[in-house]
Amino acid sequence: MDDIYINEVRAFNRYYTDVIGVLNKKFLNGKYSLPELRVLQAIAVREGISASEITGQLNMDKSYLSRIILQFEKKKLITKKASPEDGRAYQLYLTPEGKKAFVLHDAASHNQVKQMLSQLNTGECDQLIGCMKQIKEILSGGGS
Amino acid sequence: MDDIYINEVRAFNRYYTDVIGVLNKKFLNGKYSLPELRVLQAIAVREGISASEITGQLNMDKSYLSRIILQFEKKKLITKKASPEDGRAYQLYLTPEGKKAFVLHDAASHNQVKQMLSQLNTGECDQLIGCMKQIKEILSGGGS
DNA sequence: GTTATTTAGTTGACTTTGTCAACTATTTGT
DNA sequence: ACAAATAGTTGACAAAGTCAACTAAATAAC
Repeated sequence: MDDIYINEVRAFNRYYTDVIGVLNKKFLNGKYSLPELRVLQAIAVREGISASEITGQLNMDKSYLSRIILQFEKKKLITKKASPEDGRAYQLYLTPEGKKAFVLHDAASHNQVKQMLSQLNTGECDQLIGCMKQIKEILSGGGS
Repeated sequence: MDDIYINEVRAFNRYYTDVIGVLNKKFLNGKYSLPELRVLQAIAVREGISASEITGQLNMDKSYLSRIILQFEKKKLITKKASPEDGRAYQLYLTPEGKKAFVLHDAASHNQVKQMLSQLNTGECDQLIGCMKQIKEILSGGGS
C-alpha cells in the first residue's frame, strides 16, 4: 500500500528531473554555468550576502564558491566589501554589469518557462501551479 | 497575469531541484555515481537495450556512456551480446551481480523516499501523489 | 584577559563528471 | 555500388566538485 505511494513519488522524481534538466540545459546562454548563475541569483536576491551564507543556502563547497566569486570579481560582476560586523567576512554586491548579467539570465529563464506554459490553456495552468504550491506546502510543512 | 504563473513555476523548480538534490546526494552508497545508476536502471528495466537507446533515453553523451559501460564490464555488472539485427550494436544484460547491485540501490532509493513520506499522514500522501500525477499529465499531455 | 575553539575565506592538489572531434565498422538510402 | 547516416570506441580536454591545509578573525572557556 505504502509502496504505491513511494513508487509514484519516485516516478515523479525521475520525470521532473528530466523537466528541470531540459530547462537548465537551454538557458546556458553560453556565458555562465548553472552554479555560477545560482550564485549570481543569490547575490541579486539579497545584496550584501556573505559567502558563507551562500554556501548554506546552496549547499555548496566553500572552496568551490570562493573560486566562483573570484571569477565574478575578475569579470567585474560583483564587488566585495569588508563586513562591518565580522572582519573575516565580505559583503557581496552586484556591479551594474552584474545586474545586467543577472537580468538577462533571469529573462531568458523566464521566457523558457513562458514557452513551456504557452502549450497549456488557462485551466491547465491553474491546475499546474495549484499542484506545485500544494507539493511545496506538504513537503515543507511535513518536516523532512 | 501570466507572470504570476511563470514565477510560481520557477519557484517550484528551484524548490524541487533541492528536494531531488538531497535525495540524490544520500543514496550514494559510495559505490556508484548517479549517472552510473541511471544506466544500471535503464538496463534493468529493459534488458537487451543498446547503448544508443540509452543515450536517447538519458540524454547522455555516447562517449561518456561507452566508458560507463566499460567500467560495468570490468566490474562484471553487465555483459554485452552482439545484436542479431545490427552488427554495430550490442545488447546489454545485467549479470547476477549487476542485478544485485541494482536491487540494492533500488531498495536504498525506495527507503529514502519512504522516510520522506513517513513524515506525512495518509491524507497528505494522497494529496501529494495526486498533485504529482496531475503535473505529469498536464506537462506531458500539453506538448513540449 | 589570555588561551582554546570555532568560523570565514583562500589556496593547492586532486577526482569526478562531462564534452568534442576523430575514427572504424556497419547499415541504410538512392 | 556508392553516399550518407548510425553504433560504438578512443584521445584529449574542460568543467564541476571535493578535500585537506592554511590564515585571520571571532567566540567561548577558564
